[in-house]
Amino acid sequence: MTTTLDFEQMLRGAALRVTRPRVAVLSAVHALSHADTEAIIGVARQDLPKVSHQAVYDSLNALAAAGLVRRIQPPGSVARYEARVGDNHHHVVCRSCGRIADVDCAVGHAPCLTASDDAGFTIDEAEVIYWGYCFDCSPEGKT
Amino acid sequence: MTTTLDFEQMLRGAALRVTRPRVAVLSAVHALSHADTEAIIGVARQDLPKVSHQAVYDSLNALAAAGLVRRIQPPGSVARYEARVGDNHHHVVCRSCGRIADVDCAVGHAPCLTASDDAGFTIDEAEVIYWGYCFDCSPEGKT
DNA sequence: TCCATTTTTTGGAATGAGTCAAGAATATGG
DNA sequence: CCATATTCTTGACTCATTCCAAAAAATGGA
Ligand SMILES: [Mn+2]
Ligand SMILES: [Mn+2]
Ligand SMILES: [Zn+2]
Ligand SMILES: [Zn+2]
Repeated sequence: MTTTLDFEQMLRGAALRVTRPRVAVLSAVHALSHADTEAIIGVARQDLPKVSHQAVYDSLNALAAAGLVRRIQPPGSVARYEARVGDNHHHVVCRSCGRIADVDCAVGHAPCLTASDDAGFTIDEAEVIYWGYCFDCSPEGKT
Repeated sequence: MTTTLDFEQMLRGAALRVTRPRVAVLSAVHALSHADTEAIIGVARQDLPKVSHQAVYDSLNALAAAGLVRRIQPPGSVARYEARVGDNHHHVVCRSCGRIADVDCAVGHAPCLTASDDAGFTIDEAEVIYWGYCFDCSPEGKT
């Protein structure tokens, strides 16, 4: 398990000031999986009851910009954050309940796909979202 | 070019009632490319000056649900709509100016990618968004 | 063509994720 | 411990989108 000291070191390693909101937010993102801001606020407030929602938004932006957390924004969902960074993995989203699961990337680094015609763009990332139904929501799962 | 009658037939073919807002919105989506709702309202009001924004939202939802238009929601952008449907094509988005261009799908039908591990989901679509910089925003383009 | 029924549109209010801004608090390096 | 820059708090605010109830329009049949 990761300790407060580890999170402080991660922040210093990213040249970010170590503040209690940032430690609490980074810890919350590590404790959760693909959580939205509201859930992160809730968990962060277990450690730091009075932290403002604005401080959480600011922290998440700083952490995401520094690459300590990853922000994903599946269409139709609010922003979500995860601690698994740097492996260019993808996601599968349930059309019914919104559940999100990780899908490993066969390549492991970006961009993992090449566009047939790049329309003059310089492409540095290929983001893949798989859509479907989770086990509970699929016809078979719904016994 | 596509005429009003064609749009009416498209609506009937999709079992949708033919209303002036829907015809105007469908026509506007055909006239534009990856347009957001505001732009569509503007063009629809050239034909139908008093159409409410709510009618446009409702029409877009009905058209998208019927498969007559496609809704794309790149992270960080409002919803956008296009008339090119059914070919499972993808998009490249400029990180700097938000410009969107089409990228043909080599497969042409969904799902065009297979997940290494589907986490128990029944996957029916793989949505790909290529991220990068358009010619104007790329270092080379910015002479 | 007129009616009855159902669906859609209107006009306005509400929602909610996220941002802005000014002053108070805090982290950091010396 | 101080000076300074950064961050946090508080509260207002934005803006895309949705909700709602009453009015209007589309449709299929008489
Ligand atoms: Mn993930
Ligand atoms: Mn397109
Ligand atoms: Zn599900
Ligand atoms: Zn650009």
